[in-house]
Amino acid sequence: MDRSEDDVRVRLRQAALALFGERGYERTTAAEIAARVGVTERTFFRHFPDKREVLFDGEAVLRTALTAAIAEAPGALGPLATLFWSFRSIHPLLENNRPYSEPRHALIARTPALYERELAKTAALTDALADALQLRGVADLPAALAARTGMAAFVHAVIAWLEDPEPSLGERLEQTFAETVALVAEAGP
Amino acid sequence: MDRSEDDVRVRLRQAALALFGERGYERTTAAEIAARVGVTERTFFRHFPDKREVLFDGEAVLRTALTAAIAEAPGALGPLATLFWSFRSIHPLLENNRPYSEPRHALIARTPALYERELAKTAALTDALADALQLRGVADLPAALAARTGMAAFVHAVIAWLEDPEPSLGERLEQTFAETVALVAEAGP
DNA sequence: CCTCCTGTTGTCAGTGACTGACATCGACGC
DNA sequence: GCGTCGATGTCAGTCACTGACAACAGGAGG
Repeated sequence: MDRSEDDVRVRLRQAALALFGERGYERTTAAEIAARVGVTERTFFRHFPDKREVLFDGEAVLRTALTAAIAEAPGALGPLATLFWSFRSIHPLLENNRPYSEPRHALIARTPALYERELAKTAALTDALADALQLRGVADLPAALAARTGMAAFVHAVIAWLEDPEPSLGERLEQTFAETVALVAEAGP
Repeated sequence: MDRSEDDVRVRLRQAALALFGERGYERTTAAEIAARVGVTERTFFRHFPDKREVLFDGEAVLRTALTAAIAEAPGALGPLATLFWSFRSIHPLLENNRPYSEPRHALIARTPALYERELAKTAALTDALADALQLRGVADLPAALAARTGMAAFVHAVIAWLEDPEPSLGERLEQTFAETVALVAEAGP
């Protein structure tokens, strides 16, 4: 209906983020988001399977970047070292994205329904990491365990960085990796 | 309406589990669950804030057991060792619960909406573990990281055991802890 | 230029998860 | 017997989603 049909999807995403920021997620309806873009509620749900998903469109980017990094990691590295290497290699991507991801994180953190969805995306990403490790020859269960352990560290670092940019993400990652190693070493014997 | 008002809540939970098992989660309505127990849909939603929650009533038990165990763990243990000790100490509780938790897990695993809620519960549990560690004097961020890392191992072991009882949960836990230590040691230097 | 095809959108009706407001009813203390 | 309180029923309403069908645009082929 409006000019520039270029990408209704993109405009829906922007409108949703704006409205969620203004009134909060719960108090904005899908119809309102659609109206701001000049389309129908029905059209909204043709572009996104549900109202939450409008905020999680970029997830695929991170997944492909990470699985690609895992595939390209030096062959000598073990499973967890591979993951650490991959997290390091994509951190510029996240740093550049901060202007978008930081307010988004604040919104998600204060909205239970969105937080649940975020956890689901993280779980899916964890599975993707495990699959990527298997492609490198790591066995089934060890790959899953390594993926879980690696993601624990990665998420810890990213969240700490989103809530306080003080140490850069790169530093946060290094420190978290080191801390993980120390933590587990002390629990070993 | 029916005899034995003893605990509508318990009967709702049982009816829900039965119906979900028969028809699947998506194709059973809250009204049907309520009807089977002889109450109104409205009553269902007075006992459970939403339809998913009916399956996650026992979560508090696990949380209290684990936080109590953390408080009682030997003082000399470091953060992660404390968690491992606590997981070990409650594994009989889970073993006894298997007849209930195994079909429940199967249902959750094949129902995205329920899987999301399970992840949220696990995240809440992780936070509780972090808090319990802080009560032992562990600092803020290290406690959070240890909780995430420990939960990664714990969840890995429990899920593997739920999907195949072959090695007992106790054995799964020991093996997972050892595997985690090995995994991280190799990624350290 | 007409036509057919395909992809995107609008329209409409319907289901089901929840919520607030208010009435009811039985147990219980007094 | 009476007032109170907690659990429940009733009813109306909102909102997330879905299926079915019509409308309409632009592009391909004649």
